[in-house]
Amino acid sequence: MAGKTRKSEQRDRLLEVLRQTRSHPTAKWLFDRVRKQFPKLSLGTVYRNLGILVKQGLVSRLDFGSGFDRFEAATLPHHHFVCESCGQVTDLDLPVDHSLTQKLQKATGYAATRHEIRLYGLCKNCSSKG
Amino acid sequence: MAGKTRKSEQRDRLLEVLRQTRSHPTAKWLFDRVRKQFPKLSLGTVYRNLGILVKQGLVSRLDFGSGFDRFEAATLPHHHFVCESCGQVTDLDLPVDHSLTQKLQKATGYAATRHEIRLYGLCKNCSSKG
DNA sequence: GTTCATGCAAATCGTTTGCACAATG
DNA sequence: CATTGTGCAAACGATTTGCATGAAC
Repeated sequence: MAGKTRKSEQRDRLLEVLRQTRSHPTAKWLFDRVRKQFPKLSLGTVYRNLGILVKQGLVSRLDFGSGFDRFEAATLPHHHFVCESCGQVTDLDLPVDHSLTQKLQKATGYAATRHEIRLYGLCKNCSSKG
Repeated sequence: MAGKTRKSEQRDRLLEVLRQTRSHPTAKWLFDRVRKQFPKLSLGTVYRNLGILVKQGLVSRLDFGSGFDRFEAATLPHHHFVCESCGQVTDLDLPVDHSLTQKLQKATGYAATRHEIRLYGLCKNCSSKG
């Protein structure tokens, strides 16, 4: 039942690609990217491996409602900027104030373990297009 | 092309129900609820009307990745607590510091118009279940 | 050899859309 | 009457899953 996890070239490559990008890619983007090395790769395999990596804590599944999941290699906690026009997500180069979680916890009464700040607006590309 | 919006009993009722609940319901939940008054109501109508209400600014579409959209009647900006076990979303009774948007904007260089803080943890119900 | 991972295709599920008819203005 | 809204069912798209085969251990 426990299910041991075995080595997989595809999963290794998936994690590697995810660690090399900062664009919070979708499963489809990763599929197209990794497929270059594994021409027979299937989307099912990508999803299955992403699930495993998430369960292992090596990858985070992000949800910014554009209809599909986004993924990022687990790193230090950080905040995000979300473009309301194109949906692009960017990491904010902004320190995370961990004590804020405690403060919010006390102020609200909820047993929180972490918090995330999301900034919404238009990215440079979209705002230049009017 | 512009398309005028006409009166619709279904849409009125949808908004009314949405204004009476604080649970950030899904389209299906609203469908089941409103269906009691309109037995022939269809999910398509619910989605279409939710889209109209969102476009009118009367309703917000929320995205907390549990696979489906959630909706809430537009109110003053506020923050959310998200249970990482059951996915329940609760409004935080916490003032929104609007100047923080400006500060974040300056600190990050992004043209932000608003921000949202999300607290993550376990709700009382889930934490009591271990 | 036993069990997990893969590729493929079919299935699932939330959401969207085409169409004929009813309701609005 | 001109156009929008509705119900119904089919279509859609992201994700999941069943199955036979291949890889890991």
